[in-house]
Amino acid sequence: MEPQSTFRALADPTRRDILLMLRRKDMTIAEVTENFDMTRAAVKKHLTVLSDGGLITVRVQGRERINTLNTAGMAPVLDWLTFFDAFWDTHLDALKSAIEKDTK
Amino acid sequence: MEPQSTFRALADPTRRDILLMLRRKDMTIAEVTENFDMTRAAVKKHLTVLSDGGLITVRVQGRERINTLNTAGMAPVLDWLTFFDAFWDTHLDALKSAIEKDTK
DNA sequence: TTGACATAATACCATTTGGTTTCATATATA
DNA sequence: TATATATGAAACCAAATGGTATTATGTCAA
Repeated sequence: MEPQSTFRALADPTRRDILLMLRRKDMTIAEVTENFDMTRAAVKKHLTVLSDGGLITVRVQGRERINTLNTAGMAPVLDWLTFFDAFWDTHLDALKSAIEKDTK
Repeated sequence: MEPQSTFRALADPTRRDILLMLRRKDMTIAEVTENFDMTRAAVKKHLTVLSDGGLITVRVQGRERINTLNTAGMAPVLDWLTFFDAFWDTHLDALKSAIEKDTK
């Protein structure tokens, strides 16, 4: 996963809100849409960008698409921060380990 | 500083490259421009976005504008990550302390 | 003072982005 | 089977974005 798609996915406030919602539970497109004042089509586009950025995964269940948060998708951003300043290395390494453990 | 301007500033690859360059030394607009295949005006726009995002500061020195990396500008992003998953709290708190210490 | 230099400011342009509407398709369910 | 539900897909639109070129302004230096 190249970092650009992840940075881009995080740059929109609606998409960050979606990620926060998905922390609590997996949601269909319709469920996510209930929380916003926009059409299902618009929400679907945001979910596609989040998926491209590796921040969510989608599984098909009958006629529904269930969107799940992918915590590990944050890794590219953290990798960049690590490269950005070597001083943070030890701290960020600990953080990345925590994420990996969390998603197992 | 609201997080949106910082997330937005980080979303462009050219701007992230500029931040990496500024790690090594402060630079004028002309100096930054030397490293890219685009006009000074375009680079200036990127620097404005970075400044709006709190990621750089600019000081005037004669006819030059010297751009300096502001490490502490990453804080809003880290704050959001903290809020995103409470599980990371201890790790992120350590990281944020490190940044604050680094910028004193 | 007169250029040369570093930047500011503005107008302009093509592409991307975030949104809509409309129509098609697949799956539950009465 | 017939109908309602959940989503996919495509065309379209206005605004934002990343870039250019041009012109103006302030500062250094011969």
